[in-house]
Amino acid sequence: MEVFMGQPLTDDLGFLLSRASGALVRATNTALGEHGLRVRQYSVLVLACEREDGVTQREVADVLGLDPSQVVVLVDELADTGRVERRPGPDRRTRLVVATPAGRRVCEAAGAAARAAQEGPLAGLDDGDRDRLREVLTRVWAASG
Amino acid sequence: MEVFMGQPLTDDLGFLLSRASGALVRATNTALGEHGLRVRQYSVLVLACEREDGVTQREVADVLGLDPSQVVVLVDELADTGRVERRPGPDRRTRLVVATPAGRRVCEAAGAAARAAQEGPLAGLDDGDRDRLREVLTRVWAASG
DNA sequence: CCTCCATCGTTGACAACCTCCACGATAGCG
DNA sequence: CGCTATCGTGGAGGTTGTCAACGATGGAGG
Repeated sequence: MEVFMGQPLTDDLGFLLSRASGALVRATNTALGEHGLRVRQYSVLVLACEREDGVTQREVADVLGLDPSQVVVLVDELADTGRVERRPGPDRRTRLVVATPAGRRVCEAAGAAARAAQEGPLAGLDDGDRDRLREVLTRVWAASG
Repeated sequence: MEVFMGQPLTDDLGFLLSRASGALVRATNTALGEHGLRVRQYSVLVLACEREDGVTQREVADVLGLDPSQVVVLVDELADTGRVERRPGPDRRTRLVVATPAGRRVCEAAGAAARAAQEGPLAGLDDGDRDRLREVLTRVWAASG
């Protein structure tokens, strides 16, 4: 009598996380497409916009959880379209990624589109749900460094 | 005076979701590697184990949020290693994916390894947190169909 | 019965993404 | 000075996501 004893897939937080994440990314990606961006590029751009004096690519990699070599390509693409520029940093090994005025405008517009697109999947969550979710996900990230 | 007005990246649920999801998937993947599986394959295998009489590939695609063409490859790999077999279904268009006894054993072992690996990232969450998280993520998925 | 349309699995192509390794340039320490 | 670490960069190889097409089958309606 061999019945299934394991944890059902829909109880697996890893699975639920990646499925929900996938849904959000898909929605966001189609919204960002109209602004010539994908989620990855958008994330880098936002990071560059947040810090008036630029971010090092290492920081970007750490915050986003990406391999540094990926960041190179993302910054290249953003720089090629004039949304960001690389400037020398105090440490001559690092190069600071700084958003251009055009980049900031794109970031605002794309951000609005992205937030609107996410309202579909997130429709069922009230402000309390969202705050709790943010807090929990931040803890998960902190515990996986 | 152009300061940054947008939503900080760390408040974006889509971003937090995909970052946390990435961390979980990475941890799970390295744990599953010792059992010759990746998360995708493991998910399909669990699904096949959950249903005694098999799953159609369409169901797999729907539950996992994948393109049907991806499911073909995943089932191929699981079948090649004898963990699953394809059986004809009542509807002659569909083919039922059924776990073999060997597949069930692997599923149990791999599942234990996966759950253990996830305890790293999820360490900070108590049972209440996890239940709420499951519930919220399920709602997100439901709202994005 | 036959036609038209939907569904399921499958294949192939292509873009995006992740992971790892190696390199040159620079920094910092002893 | 020499040793080691860090930052950005490039490249290889494998995995995943997306899309379009196809054959086979099923189902509804004339």
